[in-house]
Amino acid sequence: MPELPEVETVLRGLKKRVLGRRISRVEVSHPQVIVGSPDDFTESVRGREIRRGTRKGKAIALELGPLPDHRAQARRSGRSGQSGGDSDGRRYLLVRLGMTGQFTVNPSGAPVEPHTHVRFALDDGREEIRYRDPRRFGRLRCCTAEELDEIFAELGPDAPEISGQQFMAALRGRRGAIKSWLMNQRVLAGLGNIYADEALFAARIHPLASAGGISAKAAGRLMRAVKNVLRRAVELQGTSFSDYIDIEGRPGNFLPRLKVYQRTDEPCRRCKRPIQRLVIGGRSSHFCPQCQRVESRESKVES
DNA sequence: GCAAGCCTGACC
DNA sequence: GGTCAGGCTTGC
Repeated sequence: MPELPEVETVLRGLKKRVLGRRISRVEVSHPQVIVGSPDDFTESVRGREIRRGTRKGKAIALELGPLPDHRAQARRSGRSGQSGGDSDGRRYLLVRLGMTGQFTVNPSGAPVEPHTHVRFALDDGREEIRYRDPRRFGRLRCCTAEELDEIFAELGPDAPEISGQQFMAALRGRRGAIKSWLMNQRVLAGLGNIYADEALFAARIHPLASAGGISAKAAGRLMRAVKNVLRRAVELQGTSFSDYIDIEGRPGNFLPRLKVYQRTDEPCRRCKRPIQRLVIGGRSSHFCPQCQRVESRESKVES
């Protein structure tokens, strides 16, 4: 399941392999994974050079340079206006991997795996980027700088970057479960089910604890736990639970480090009591009932 | 039947 | 506006 560490790993791989290369051909074999018209998508992306790669939360944006002169004359009046947004002809290839989305770079002749929905030929066409997604929850779209800004503005701060103040302010007044809060991308971008469960275990907070009700102390622990678990998972190139692989087709190495996720009935690594499973906000949550308690007497974030 | 991210819509 | 349920999707 691609969450921030997996997405970061894919992005790093893409930066290594495709920056500076031109997308010479686009083939969409399953239009459902494209936001908007697949023909528009193909036309907008084809012929552009991949210039930069960025990320916010679980969303990847590849910056595409302007179309070559023969396809569209981008306005060139020197470099006066610096970031003219749309006017300089830049576009962004925005990617959300959803649940089972995979990006790989392959020789064009390599056998095409089932559920490969989009192929981007690079340069002379000897290699291509493939987007594969058995469950088709992922989405690709081509957008302008302005559209990308709007989409990124909907997301909360990228989890590794959030400040203590932002974290506290975002918790204030929230009545729902802390587990759901951690997974709310508008509040904090990057966590999914795996790392939300792991961070709560590390911070010793019960997943059902009310977000706005946790103490300042617990909130501090939680923020540190979130950043820690993400940093370690990035170092190990993510977690491969079912489908996740990186750009070279390699799985992540964080799986053996999981403390609670999908370990229902297995002994807690801290106290040996069995890990429990609970459905919160329609998602399964794994926690240790001994190590993770709803707080009793620490002071609240705000009252 | 369960897993999941993300979007939509219902409800307060 | 927050909060939650439902739907999408397919392999195990």
